[in-house]
Amino acid sequence: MNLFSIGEFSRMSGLPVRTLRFYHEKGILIPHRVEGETGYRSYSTQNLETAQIIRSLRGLDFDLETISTMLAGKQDDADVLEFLDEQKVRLQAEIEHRSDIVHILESIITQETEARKIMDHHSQEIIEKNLEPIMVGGIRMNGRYSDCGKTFGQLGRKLGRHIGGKAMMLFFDGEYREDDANFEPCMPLKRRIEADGVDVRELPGGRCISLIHLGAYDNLTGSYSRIMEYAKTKDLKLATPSREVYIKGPGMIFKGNPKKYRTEIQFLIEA
Amino acid sequence: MNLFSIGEFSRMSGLPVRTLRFYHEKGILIPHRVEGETGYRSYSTQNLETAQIIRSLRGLDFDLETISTMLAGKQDDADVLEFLDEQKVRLQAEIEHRSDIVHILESIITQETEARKIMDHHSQEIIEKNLEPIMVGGIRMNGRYSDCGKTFGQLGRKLGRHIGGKAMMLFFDGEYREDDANFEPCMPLKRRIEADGVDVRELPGGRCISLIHLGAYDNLTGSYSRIMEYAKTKDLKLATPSREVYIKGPGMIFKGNPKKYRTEIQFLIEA
DNA sequence: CTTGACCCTCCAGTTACTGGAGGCCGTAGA
DNA sequence: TCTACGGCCTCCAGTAACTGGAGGGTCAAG
Repeated sequence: MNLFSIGEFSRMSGLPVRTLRFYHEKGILIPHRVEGETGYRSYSTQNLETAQIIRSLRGLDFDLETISTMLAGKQDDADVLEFLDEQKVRLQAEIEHRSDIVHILESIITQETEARKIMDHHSQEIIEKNLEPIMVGGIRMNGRYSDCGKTFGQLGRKLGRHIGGKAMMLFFDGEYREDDANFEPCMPLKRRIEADGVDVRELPGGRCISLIHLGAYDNLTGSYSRIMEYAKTKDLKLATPSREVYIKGPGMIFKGNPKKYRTEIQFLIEA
Repeated sequence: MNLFSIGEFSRMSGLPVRTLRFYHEKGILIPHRVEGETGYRSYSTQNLETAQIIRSLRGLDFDLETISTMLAGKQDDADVLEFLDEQKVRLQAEIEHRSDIVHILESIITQETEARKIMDHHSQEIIEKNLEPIMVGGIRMNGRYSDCGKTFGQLGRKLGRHIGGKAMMLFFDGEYREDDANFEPCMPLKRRIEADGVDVRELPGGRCISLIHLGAYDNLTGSYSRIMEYAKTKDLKLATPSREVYIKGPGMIFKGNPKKYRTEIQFLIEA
């Protein structure tokens, strides 16, 4: 039987010398012989086989402890099927976790890049335009507007990757209410889906008047009165619910600067 | 301005006290004030905002160093788009790495579970049966049979997830050759694909004689002569190439026990 | 005898925490 | 007044799988 120095064995096995010493210390790959005097390690071809097994298993992302138990008394792939299966499940869970994050990242990225396009919009002109019908999922609620945050959070979690546009809010009150307003946070959807607790439906399209409000939400009322006035002079009848589209608002991570917020107010015109 | 003790702040922010102290030490979340005398930390609502940002970013799997730089001078999601994109790319790479491993694990698992079905097969009877045509990818080579290992490795890497069955070998020599045999390691494919350096084609089906050889490859010759003899007595003409199907051989991880190997030898019968 | 390659052990650092020991501070109850 | 208790503090150690360096011994060739 021929033996190899740690350097030779490193070249044969493809494992760094450091790692071989570490594996020795961990008891996972014990050299055939250790010189009592000098402490020099000698490796056998038997060791080489084990080293290759360890390498394959590390390549499959097994941790050393699991590899230890797999090496103990197992000599056939069929003997370790449960380990392989467990590992597969673990990796699949990790994949899912990561792809959830990737979805969130993608939605933030598209949200912000789209918002960026409109950021140089500085006019606060009222315009008339056509709205397309749009599929949304929403949760109707009563109370204070400021409570909408959690509801948007819920929507985000329940609708996840199906979300296909910017957050919106529907206002069912004809007038401004502070404490017991009736409104519905909602998110546009790519297509009709089922989600419990969420009302999924298509909002009608049609002729509407729209105004992009610049800045914080505190002074939205000013923009509303401008719309009302406009409607009055033009003798237009405004439909309920009205809509706010949050083109650029507090981000998913940072709150951002309220002066940079952009909110589109939309009122459908009754025929 | 009201300040909070570390315990209160922990409850508000959802971060463990331990972690808050750690973030302080790392300089990533510095308490509003630290009592010089007692060392007690006091947190502000400003701190709470930062804590929530850190939590979101940790939830997106950013490391603390990156979070530090993101916190420094950035106040809007739009300011960190490059970071988000980088993170997305990183996660997608990790996902790909893991799904590659999952594919390998799946192939080992199906390979071994299928082999297990045939493991109780102990007869070495010659049978006649029909073979279906089968799509394979192979790399033809000359030399020693023992060199096939690397070639199978290549096939595994190039065909990857398209592999749809057990490894096979085709033998183009009418007779046994030691040193300059002409043979082709190949893998069944789920469907026709392109892969450079690999010859992808359909092997013909038809009537064949088959024998499952038990044990190590050294004594395959015995099984071959039995087939030859059988063909002679039945007056059958055997076609080239002949095939070996490695039902159970050395595993992807462990070499396994050669006594348990199962190899099917197939000869198509010429019409 | 020196040079240089190769080998050894021991210690430290990586990430983002978690856990424990040992001790200070302030208050409430016996 | 003593003690128990909760909350806070610092310092040290451990996690996984290595990687890197310091400081020093071994071996063969020139």
